[in-house]
Amino acid sequence: MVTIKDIAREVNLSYSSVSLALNEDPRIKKETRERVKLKAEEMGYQRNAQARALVMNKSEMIGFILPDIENPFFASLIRGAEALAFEKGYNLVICNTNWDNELEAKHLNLVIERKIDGILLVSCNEPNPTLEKVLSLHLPLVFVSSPYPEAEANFVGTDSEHGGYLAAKHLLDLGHREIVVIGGQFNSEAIIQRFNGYKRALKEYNIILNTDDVILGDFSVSSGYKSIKTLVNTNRKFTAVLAFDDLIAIGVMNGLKESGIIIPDDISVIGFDNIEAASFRGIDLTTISMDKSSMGRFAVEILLGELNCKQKPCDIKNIVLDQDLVIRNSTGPAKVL
Amino acid sequence: MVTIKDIAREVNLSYSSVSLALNEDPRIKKETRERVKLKAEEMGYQRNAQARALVMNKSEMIGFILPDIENPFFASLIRGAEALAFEKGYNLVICNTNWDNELEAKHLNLVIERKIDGILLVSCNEPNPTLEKVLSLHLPLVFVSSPYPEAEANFVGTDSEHGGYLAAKHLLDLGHREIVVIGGQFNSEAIIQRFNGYKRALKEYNIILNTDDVILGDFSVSSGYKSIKTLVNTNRKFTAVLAFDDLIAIGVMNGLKESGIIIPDDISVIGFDNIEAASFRGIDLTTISMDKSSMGRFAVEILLGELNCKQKPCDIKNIVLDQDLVIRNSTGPAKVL
DNA sequence: TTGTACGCGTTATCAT
DNA sequence: ATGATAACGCGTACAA
Repeated sequence: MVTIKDIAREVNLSYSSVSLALNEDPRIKKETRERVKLKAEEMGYQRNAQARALVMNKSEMIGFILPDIENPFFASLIRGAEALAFEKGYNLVICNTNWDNELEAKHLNLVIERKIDGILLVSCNEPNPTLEKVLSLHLPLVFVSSPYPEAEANFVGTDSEHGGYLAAKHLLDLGHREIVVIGGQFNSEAIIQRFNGYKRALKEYNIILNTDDVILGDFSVSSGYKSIKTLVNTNRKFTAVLAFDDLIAIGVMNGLKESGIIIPDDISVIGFDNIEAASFRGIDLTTISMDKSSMGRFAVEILLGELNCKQKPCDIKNIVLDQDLVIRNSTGPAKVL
Repeated sequence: MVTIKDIAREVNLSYSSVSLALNEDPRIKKETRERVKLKAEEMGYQRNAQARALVMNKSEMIGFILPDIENPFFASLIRGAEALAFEKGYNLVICNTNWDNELEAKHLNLVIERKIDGILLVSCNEPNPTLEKVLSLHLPLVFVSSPYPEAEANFVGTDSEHGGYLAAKHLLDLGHREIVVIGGQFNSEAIIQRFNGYKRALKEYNIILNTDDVILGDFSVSSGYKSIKTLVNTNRKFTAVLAFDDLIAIGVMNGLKESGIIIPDDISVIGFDNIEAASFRGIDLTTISMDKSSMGRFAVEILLGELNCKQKPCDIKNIVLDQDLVIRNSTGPAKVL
């Protein structure tokens, strides 16, 4: 691999001059700069970002730690984040936590060791000493989608409580009173808030969720399918399902359809996230929508802002994106039981 | 940030001894090693992977360059790759090329500058001097999903020609003779081979594809939708659609359903990839299936093998995964026109 | 323009 | 056997 010193030898300059020339420093006269750059090109020189990072103390890499890249919601976040990051000369290091707090901690440690410049984090929000350390050290960090409960920290996402409220309210407005909740686990603050939103809406109609009416699994189609299957096999009667996310909702619909239940005539289903599949004909899932790609972009924007801010500590940024109820064909008036 | 020298000061050792101790070098006696490690822990020392990478000449990072992370096919590849990579202590740097050859080249350059240890690449396979250089320099690289046409290079994927053949043969076996193809662009070798497979099967029935019967767009639902809409508005009669991938197929089905066409009674649709959505009730897409997560894992496995192989050049690895026709409800006997 | 210290850790060589 | 010294990897930045 050709280094800056090899070039220096070729052009009869000190290697520090070569470095300056390559960085377009005006202290090196223009024609020399051109000569150096030409020779560098000719020799196939490529900067060593590693060495550069060491001395500059910044790697121009961003870590994005999130539960599951296969979940389209997160894939969209990444897409938005990656696009802006690349535009700004940054690369994204992707880490799956699989909703596991320990893995989250391990990934945090690893990316810190790698001296990445900052972290985007969709956290499980469980007690996590590594995360505490990161926060206390004020490493550049942005919570994405799910806020950190107490700390003053950068955040971009939605008002999950309000989103949950919107979803439940929609079912209630359609006359549903027998509502069950099919969830993943409560392993993020966003989910907890979403659930609180459900409960607030239900409470307005004096409905208290029975624990039997909340079935938890994980955030996947297969989990939604399994959960609804067990529920259908009990004698619990219900007219609507609140699913924690769209994947679960789709699994629920798969299960209901398999059991010959008509959606929305017999049972209404509402999801959360508005992933692309929700809009497919044949799925037509009513859900809560938000701009996921922008969420990813904003996350990077906040992070870069923090990286470039001069006086520490920087202002804490908090971006709350809009969300809308998107009514499709999976919800309808409540059937009289 | 506490460095190795800070520890050295605390434990009254030279910093090189501390380094040796932390790396469990037997030249440092066991009790000293323990003492050092304890102190390091106590001081909250974290290795600086950056500095380490510089001197070791390996970063323990892998670049994964691919067209579109939002396409579930690629998301699954990443999932598999990331899991194994992390297991082995590596991190994955994700780069979207958006099917753009220039972006591919830029990303290649960038990850090389970053001194990542190796590259996983889903290439557009267009002429690309940067890629040529990477190959001629024998940087560790694995072509994933789409092989490099000529070069001897590592590859993991499927036999795309055969896959295409399977898909087309299925339609032909069902009696379809009026078949149209809805594609993305021919911007990867895998796609070209897939298309060749289509043509081989069709040829066996003496069917030659008219250029009007091949509509190209991109690999998205909306593109499939648009393509089929324009086709439906012509007076071209057909009984089956070969879609380049599942997303396109789903878009096609959306469009057909919107036009009141019954699938598969009026028109059959077959996709490619078997993404999760293909299995959703209400979609039920017949498609060609393969183990995407394993493809990602194998890619990393090959790459790590190359990184650890002693005598260069290493053997070239070539893993071809099975693929199966998964028959669901989007294909049926051909309607008599 | 140039020489040189520096960032941080690894390792070959040298000293005890 | 243990541990210290110093060169090294590559590029940046300040003093000369």
